[in-house]
Amino acid sequence: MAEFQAPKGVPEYFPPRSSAFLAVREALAHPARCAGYGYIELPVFEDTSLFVRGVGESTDVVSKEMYTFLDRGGRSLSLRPEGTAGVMRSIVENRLDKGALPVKLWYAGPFFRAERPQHGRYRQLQQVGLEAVGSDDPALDAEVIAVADEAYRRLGLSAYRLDLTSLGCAECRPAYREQLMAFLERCDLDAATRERAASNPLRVLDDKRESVQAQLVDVPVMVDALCEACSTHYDAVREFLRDASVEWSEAPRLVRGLDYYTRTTFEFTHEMLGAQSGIGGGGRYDGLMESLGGASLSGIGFGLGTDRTLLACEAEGLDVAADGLVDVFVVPIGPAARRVAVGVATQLRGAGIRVDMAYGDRGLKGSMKAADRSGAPLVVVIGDDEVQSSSAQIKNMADGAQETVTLESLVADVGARLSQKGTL
RNA sequence: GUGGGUGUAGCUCAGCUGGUAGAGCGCCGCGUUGUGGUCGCGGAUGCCGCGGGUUCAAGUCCCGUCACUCACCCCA
Repeated sequence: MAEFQAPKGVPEYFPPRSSAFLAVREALAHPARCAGYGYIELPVFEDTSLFVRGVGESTDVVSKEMYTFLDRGGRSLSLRPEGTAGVMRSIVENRLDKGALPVKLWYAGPFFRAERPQHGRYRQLQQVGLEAVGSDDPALDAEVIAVADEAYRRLGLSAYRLDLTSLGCAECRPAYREQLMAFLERCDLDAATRERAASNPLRVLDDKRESVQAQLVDVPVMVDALCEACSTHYDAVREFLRDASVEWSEAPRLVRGLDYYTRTTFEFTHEMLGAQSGIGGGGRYDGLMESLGGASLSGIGFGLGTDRTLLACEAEGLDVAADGLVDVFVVPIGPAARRVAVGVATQLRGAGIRVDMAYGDRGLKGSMKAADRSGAPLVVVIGDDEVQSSSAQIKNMADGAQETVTLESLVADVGARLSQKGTL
């Protein structure tokens, strides 16, 4: 065992898998940029109270999964467990809400939850997310969902599903909540579940245990208790989703772990990931900004799990990072050639071509082996003969064909061959 | 936080009822003079997770510990 180990539950990505990680993150962010979302870079820690107020004191995320510490001034800070609260804070603090609405922002980076690690559940997790604040147009709900769906589709994923429901609003949810609590009162539940039913009854709905689900067959659901406004809103969202050709399943018992959600709520799950199947989710949060001291603006957003999406791609056998690391591999034979090779590699790199070369004195055979492993489609070979004649050999690794070109035209010749292959 | 499983070469793993370690892949080299991928030959690499105990003897049994892993809980 190595003397030092990464903290428990923290995934690390290094070659070759890190290429796939980057590709996934890029694929998740791309649709957001295509839809007019601007990038926001946020602190990874905030005042603890921001999360307590924003995410909700009764949530597991805040009550037992935060990394909280005191700074030297005695302030309580926490590593961010999710992204929305921080985005809201920044919008209010920087007066973004005074500008054009809706404010549309995307972000990416690490989040932290002190949970027991599991396949796809990490203490440092990567997410790509977005928020759209300042409009309750149901078309915006549909846009956010369609953007997430496009992100997964773009990667080639197919074994996933979208669950959708509406959680109502401050008008209709309290009454439903009463109704639900009354129903749960009559159920036979263990102490822990009973406690949850009292503090956050909705969360009992997605309890996985058979013993609990069996009692919930006739449980009242929120979608049947929506007020006029919420019902109209939800109908419109679904219509727009049809217009956007997004497929979903009605999930009246869908519950999310964060308290701020209202109205439209959704979750993407992948069927090949085991217990940690959620690959992304989000929803509307109409009262959040106001509760954080901002204007009374509604908002909607999502968070997509980068780690889990990568796992999903791997489970489906998708080759996300089809591209190799380099385009050209330079092989010098002998010390004189090495000096030429260093210059050649630098020139090629200056032209934007990705180049690696053979280091150490491993001989031509070994160098060619290294060239092969690098995955470069082209190899530039330089020996004493080439040094004498100021030339180089360009070898095409796919068919073994080799041609002599002058050093002056090398960069252009390599460029031409690469663009012919479509690698540039 | 609760329960189950596993920890042996870089990787995947084999080591039966205790006798001081193996395979495949990978890696390095060779198969003559300047060319990779196939094939053949050769080679290097292990505090058998860590600590303790039983024993003449422990990778193999017992206890502890750490790590990883699966599930619950929760969520991305």
